[in-house]
Amino acid sequence: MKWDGVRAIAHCTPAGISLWSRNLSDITGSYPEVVTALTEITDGRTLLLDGELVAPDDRGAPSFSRLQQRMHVQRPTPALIEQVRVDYLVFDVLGVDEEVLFEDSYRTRRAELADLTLDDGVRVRVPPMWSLTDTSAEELLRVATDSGLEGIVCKHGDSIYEPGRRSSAWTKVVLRLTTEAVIVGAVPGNGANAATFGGLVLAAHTPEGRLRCIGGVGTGFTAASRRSIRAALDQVRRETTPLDDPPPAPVARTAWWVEPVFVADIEYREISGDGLLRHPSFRGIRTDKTPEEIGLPT
DNA sequence: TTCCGACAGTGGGGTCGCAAT
DNA sequence: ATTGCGACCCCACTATCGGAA
Repeated sequence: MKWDGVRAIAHCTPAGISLWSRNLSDITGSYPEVVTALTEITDGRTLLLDGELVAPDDRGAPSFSRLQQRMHVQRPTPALIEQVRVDYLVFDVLGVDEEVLFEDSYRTRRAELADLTLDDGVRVRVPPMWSLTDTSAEELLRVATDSGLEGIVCKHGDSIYEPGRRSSAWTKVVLRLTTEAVIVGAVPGNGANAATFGGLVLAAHTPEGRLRCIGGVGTGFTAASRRSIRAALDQVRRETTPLDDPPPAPVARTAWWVEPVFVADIEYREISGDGLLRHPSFRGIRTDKTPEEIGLPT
């Protein structure tokens, strides 16, 4: 299963535990309860672990927005630790004592991980893996959907661990949603996009019929599609925003506006707490829908 | 000759810390 | 005290280039 959190390498030694982010910054200080739990469960063993730090919501599904409240806090208060619980999900072991396991197969490393019995049932857990020979990918994706997870990661059982490399031996399948959105404006672009636009400002109608900003999209375009969209938008420019509710401040500062006549097909991961699209990408312009019938994504 | 992987460049939401206002 | 902005986190995606197939 793919968990929506922060990747973390745990270096466990008799002298102490340290946690490291993807780009090798020391994030130990941000997660004292995880360090405490790892200290107890590793019991002085020297280990190098790979896993994901996650902040489960009330349903137990990892919530990245919750985790963000902890990510940048160097020394969290007990109240914050109580309020935003963080767990460490271990999915790989890269070293035991003096032995480096990079060259061992994933199958071997998982067997080693199971032998270490690191799961304390609370802070540190070793989530189960499934074999695609026993369970179909469709079944696993359904489990991921039902559990509120990001998707699945398929790892080749014979693959070695390749530090710093996005090897094809690990393939993620991310669950994504689609929606339609009304184009209400654009923000200026930089560099190669200076002549067209940076991103499109998107909106949808609330149940009350108010046109509200649901975020922006700045990827998914080709150079040619940027040019043709810019040309189309130039035909329907207007001085004032067509939005009924004020957009986020950075958008309001920089955007230029158009009549709400174009509908975009958008793919995204989820809706953020502020009602904005997270990880949006542009799929195309829809001509079979009118702006009036575009409601908020559910 | 074609294809693939890595990298650079552009864009999104969100949080915190710090400097400017 | 408030605001703006960069640094990190999570990313999606296109364009390009060199080497592998």
